[in-house]
Amino acid sequence: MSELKKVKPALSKGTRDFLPVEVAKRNYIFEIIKSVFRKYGFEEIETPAIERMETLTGKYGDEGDKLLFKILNSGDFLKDVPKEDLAAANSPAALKHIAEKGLRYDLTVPLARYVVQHQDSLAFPFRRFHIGPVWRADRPQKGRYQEFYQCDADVIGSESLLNEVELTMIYAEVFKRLGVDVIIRFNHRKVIEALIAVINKPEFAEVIISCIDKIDKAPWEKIEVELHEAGLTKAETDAIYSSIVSNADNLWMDDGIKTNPSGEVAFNELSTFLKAINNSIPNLAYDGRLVRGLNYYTGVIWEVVLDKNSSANSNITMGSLGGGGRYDNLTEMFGAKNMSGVGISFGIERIYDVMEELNLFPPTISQGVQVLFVPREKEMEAFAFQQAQILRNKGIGAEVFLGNVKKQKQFKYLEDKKIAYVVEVGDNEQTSEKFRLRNTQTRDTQDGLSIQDIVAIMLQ
RNA sequence: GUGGUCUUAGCUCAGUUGGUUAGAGCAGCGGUUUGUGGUACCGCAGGUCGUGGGUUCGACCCCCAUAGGCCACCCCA
Repeated sequence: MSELKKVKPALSKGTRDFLPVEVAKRNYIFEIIKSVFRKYGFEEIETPAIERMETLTGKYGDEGDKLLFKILNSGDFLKDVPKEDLAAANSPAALKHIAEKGLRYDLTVPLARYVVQHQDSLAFPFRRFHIGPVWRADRPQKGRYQEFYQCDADVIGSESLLNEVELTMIYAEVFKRLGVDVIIRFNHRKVIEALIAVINKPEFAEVIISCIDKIDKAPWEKIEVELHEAGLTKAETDAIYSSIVSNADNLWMDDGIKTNPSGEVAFNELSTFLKAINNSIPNLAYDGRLVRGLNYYTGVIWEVVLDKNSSANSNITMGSLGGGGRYDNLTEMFGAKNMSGVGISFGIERIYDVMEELNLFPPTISQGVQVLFVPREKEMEAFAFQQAQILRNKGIGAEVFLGNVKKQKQFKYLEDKKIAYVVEVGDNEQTSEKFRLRNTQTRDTQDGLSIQDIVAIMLQ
């Protein structure tokens, strides 16, 4: 042991440890989300952190492939690399020989693989939710990590728009229960398709979508420049501006778009969607500027943002707290027939930050026990332990402080762990079996209690 | 991937134009006091100043490289 080199304790870039109190708060969020998911019939699944590179590559574009974490093959990993690739230091060509596995980049591609692979044992329409870490070799920033959690719910194999309605209701209920005031923005991807068709520039679809996605963050003048540089004329950018930027709240009533075949589909679907919701969700708002950057969406799309009109949120800037949409081609990449899917995602890292900022976590969130017994001397530990055991047998969380008997240490422990009650055990207590119960917060004390009295008080 | 900025004890930070043994608070450890307490006081320990080079008689301080944090892009959650 003494020969082990001592190293500074440090985390790998872009990763975090969680303190007990942080885990408790994260679990609080997870539990609320899970309970709502379950109420709507979604079942939890798990998939491995590790997937075959074959499964992962080519699904996220060139940028995405670069951000995949690769796992070096075991053993002599250079053995199978062609000599010419090694000699030329051709990393991309050598990659498939040295890394057959990688860490999952999101939960959606694993879902597609999962659904195709387990078609025979799943009940369709398949409603699942999945909460777990994913990994991206991105450059870290505040709120952006190399390891972070995603929290998704999807319905696979049903085209009914009532799925969209239910998912919207899930969003509304979760954020209401968390106490975060949000606006659920929605749009339809075919509105954008119609717009692109109207200005007749299908080859620019990607850049147009990407630019509309930036409207919230950058001034229109800057976006216009980017569109011009991509090759669009002034007339075309003007058309985009008049339809989308200046008319975002009722774009879907725009005649040009509405009479286009794609626009007509969007209009009909959104009408059905809104009719089913029947004004039951007050914080739902149409926004024609919403497109979602990901290119696999084909139908209704959502994004959840803080409600700027809520006084609580006035001092906070935060990107979207969730997003989702319908996609038609999820399973195609794995050679299965197309199954339509629709899903939502909660940005739990951001939700955590917002709730921390707004002080929305309940004070009772601590996972600590209710009662701490502090032995006055080492000799009383065994007796204190017996008392704690009596509480535990009644289902009451109790702990005996088994460290240093110095009271500074004992009371510091009590405060650090935010334990509600303290009972000191000294000679008097041991002989009389009567205790003083002290409330840590109010410092109220009750004297002469038997252990059964304490049980009764705790169970009130 | 591009650019900017920062890094001194476990944590938060001082540290004079480059000059002898790099400091404080908190946290940790030990002690004194206190039978009803969470206090106060005393002491101890903890640092190759992110890492590796360079300039200099001499570097926490200047230069270069590199790692990590943060910020703005790209992209995204």
